[in-house]
Amino acid sequence: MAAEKQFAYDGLAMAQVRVRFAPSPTGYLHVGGARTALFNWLFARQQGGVFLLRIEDTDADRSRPELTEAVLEGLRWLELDWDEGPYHQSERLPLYRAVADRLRAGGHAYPCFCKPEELEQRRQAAEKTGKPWKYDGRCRALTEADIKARAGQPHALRFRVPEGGETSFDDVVYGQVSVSHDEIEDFVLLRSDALPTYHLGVVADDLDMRITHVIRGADHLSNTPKQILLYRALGETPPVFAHAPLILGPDRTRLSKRHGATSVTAYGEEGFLPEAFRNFLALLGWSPGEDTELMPTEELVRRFRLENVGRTNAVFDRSKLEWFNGEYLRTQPLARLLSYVEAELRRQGLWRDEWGPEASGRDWFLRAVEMLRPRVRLLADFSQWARAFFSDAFDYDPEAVKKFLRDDRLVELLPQVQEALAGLQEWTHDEIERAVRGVAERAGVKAALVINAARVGVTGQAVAPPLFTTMELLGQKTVVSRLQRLVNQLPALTR
RNA sequence: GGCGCCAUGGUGCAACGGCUAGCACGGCAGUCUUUCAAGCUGCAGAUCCGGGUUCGAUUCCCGGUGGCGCUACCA
Repeated sequence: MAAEKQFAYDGLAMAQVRVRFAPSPTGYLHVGGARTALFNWLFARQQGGVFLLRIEDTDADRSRPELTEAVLEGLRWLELDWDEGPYHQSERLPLYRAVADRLRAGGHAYPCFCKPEELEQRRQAAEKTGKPWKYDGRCRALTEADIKARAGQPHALRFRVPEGGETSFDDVVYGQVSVSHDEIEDFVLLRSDALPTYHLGVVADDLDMRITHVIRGADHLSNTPKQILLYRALGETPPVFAHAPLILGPDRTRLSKRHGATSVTAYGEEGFLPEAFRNFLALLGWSPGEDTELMPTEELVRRFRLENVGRTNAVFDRSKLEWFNGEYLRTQPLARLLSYVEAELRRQGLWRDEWGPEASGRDWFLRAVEMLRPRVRLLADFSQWARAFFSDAFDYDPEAVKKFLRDDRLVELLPQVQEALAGLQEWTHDEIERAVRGVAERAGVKAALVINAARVGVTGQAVAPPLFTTMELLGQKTVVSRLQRLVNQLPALTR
């Protein structure tokens, strides 16, 4: 917090916090980006600050609008709303050129006429001799006359890194980080097509947008000194930096397609709740400092501290994410959960209007969801595992068949169960139980035998909510006809 | 290769230099039950290695090892 106070902007005693999420449009919002966005968002919301979005699309082939749209979609799914933007760097080119001019005027930048191919050659030559390559500064010493003479020739603009010494900064997460100037080459600011490179773009924009805190992935840690150098050369005060550790796949390498779902939107499609996802993501690299883990978003906002962000890379553990999701599925206010379930059923074409808010079957729908939710981990479970609750068109799970339908006695027993249930005058839990258990008793078999078999017949699954409650909910007609169906198919199923 | 950063059970996180290193996920076992992926109970499992500093290091320092990142006219 001390660090937060020492930077005042535009003469304000206490500047308003302004943070940004600045993805390059890759066509999707991946988990790492999502976590960065979340940290920025949490911090902004907590500080009453501004969270803005900036698209870093100075690279020509990244400026296709649909690539950006996919990133925005990910943010929307995560429900991370932004206050400004999205700004597009591709639309702010004059700013970068102006900043480049300032640098050039101050003697901090110089034109470089080396051709990329030549550089590549010199680099390879150097590497062959085992020497670490760094731009050799060939154009550094060009005089104004040299430059004038070559005017019109294609050239890049390079930053003049001070000779000797080092640059260090105080990262909120990583502490003091220093890099010797010997390690930093005269990097390119403007490419020969006059488009800015990343370093010039971020610094110019963060300055122009009055960003107070740069919260981003640790992959930018090593590059930060270059940016500090730029701030200094411009005579500007750098923002506060806070780098968050990287998120890795289960094999401890960078998260990629290999590791399954790479876009957060894909997690949405799989049936994860945004709030559960946020909770899980927040705990990847951050901890409230004690053992609490389940925290609704408001609490995350309240407790988030940049100084409690850790420094070690974290592995994305899907099974824990699933646990979080199950936890939220179970504890979510029912009304809210219903709309998620409705969306899921609609996606799968299982939705019926009679279950709608004011409709006649609403109460039934509510009971079904309430009954199902203790054993669900993904929204998709409602349409897959629990499909039989919402549709007559379901298959018998082969495992369930193997486990509960093998017994020969069922050929005799199931028709009896069906008959007993068909004859019931009152369709209540207790009456159903009496009827089913009665069949087992008269046959001298354990009740579990018929119960388990009937469960498969009625739900298609080995696992489902308690059978008699399930039957009561589904209704006599449905249950009886499903048992009839099972009786018919039994020989074929168990053959 | 050079530079930077990091290092607590399989995974995510805790532990003013001081109890038998805590919690959660996962695993295993038991229990409840009509099924369990729900509940409850229990068990196994970690301070990377080596030196220092200290009465005492998970914690501080140095070295090693390992991992990750950066090293582009990508971002």
